[in-house]
Amino acid sequence: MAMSEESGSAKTAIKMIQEAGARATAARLTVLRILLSADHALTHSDVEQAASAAGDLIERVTLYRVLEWLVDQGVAHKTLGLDRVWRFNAHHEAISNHAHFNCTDCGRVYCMESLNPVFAITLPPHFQLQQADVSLQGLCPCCTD
Amino acid sequence: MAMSEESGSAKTAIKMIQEAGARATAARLTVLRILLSADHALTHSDVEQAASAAGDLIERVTLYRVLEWLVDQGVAHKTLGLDRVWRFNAHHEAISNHAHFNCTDCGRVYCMESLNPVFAITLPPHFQLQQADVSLQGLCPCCTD
DNA sequence: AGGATTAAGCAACTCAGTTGCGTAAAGGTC
DNA sequence: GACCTTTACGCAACTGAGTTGCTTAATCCT
Ligand SMILES: [Mn+2]
Ligand SMILES: [Mn+2]
Ligand SMILES: [Zn+2]
Ligand SMILES: [Zn+2]
Repeated sequence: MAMSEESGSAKTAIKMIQEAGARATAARLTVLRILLSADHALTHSDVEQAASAAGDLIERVTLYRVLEWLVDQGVAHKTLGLDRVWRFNAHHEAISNHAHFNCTDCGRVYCMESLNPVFAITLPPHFQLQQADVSLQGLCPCCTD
Repeated sequence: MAMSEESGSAKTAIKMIQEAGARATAARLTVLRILLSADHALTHSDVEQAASAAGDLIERVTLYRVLEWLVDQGVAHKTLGLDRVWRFNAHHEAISNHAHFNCTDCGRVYCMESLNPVFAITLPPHFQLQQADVSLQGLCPCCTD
């Protein structure tokens, strides 16, 4: 049986969605594929542009809902950039705690998947810690001279 | 010479602004005093409410500009909450690197001044690190049962 | 006092993200 | 396959934080 023109990540995208026990709609597949093939976290409008560039235009609100849905399903996750814009990322592997790198020049956000800094913290009384995130700032490979 | 009805932080607020070599306007003093007397970081509207509660109402845009100005002067600093809203904080002491604690229940943000977690990070090639921030999530004293 | 500089006030705007609601597209049942 | 139920999409209108431009009012300086 011949493989369709969609190879690699395509199959994975469908699987990831079906494993969530939900409908693999065109919008969800398109968005997840875009996220999976990106090397950095994408904004709503990054995804919108990527989709329409590929001929799959997705309605604004649908896109917002799909992105949020992917996060709820645990298939993607989001981070807030310093420009107050959410950026989304999907991983082939299970998502573990990791740091995010914000480029101060181009604004791109990268997930540093293998980077899970550990540190000891002692909070003042009556604070209950649930989670700790590390956010890094600097220049990304695109913006290094 | 009798002390005016403004004690403690009032004097400090004036000093802090004058040391920046700028005009100590009513709006700046009011805002800085409010920030100095808060035990957590305040949003624009937190400050607006606090000011008008004290009878000093400040125009929306002026408030935005004053807050930004205080940050530029190094007198205050701001952090982005998970609700995409900036929160401002002023310190009597010089501002050093510190972690921020976000309450997942009430949304308040606290500066953990004495908490400066250190950790080792090795970035992928061509990433140039400039700064690292730690953001903590959990329940604050107000929200702990 | 008089002119230059800086801040405040106001209105209109931007932009990411939401909400409500009607319509279309699956899924499931017989 | 027709029929009904559930879920997703599409569109329009809305929200709310933060900005911009421009005019008026305070300060500062000589
Ligand atoms: Mn990530
Ligand atoms: Mn702080
Ligand atoms: Zn960059
Ligand atoms: Zn709280």
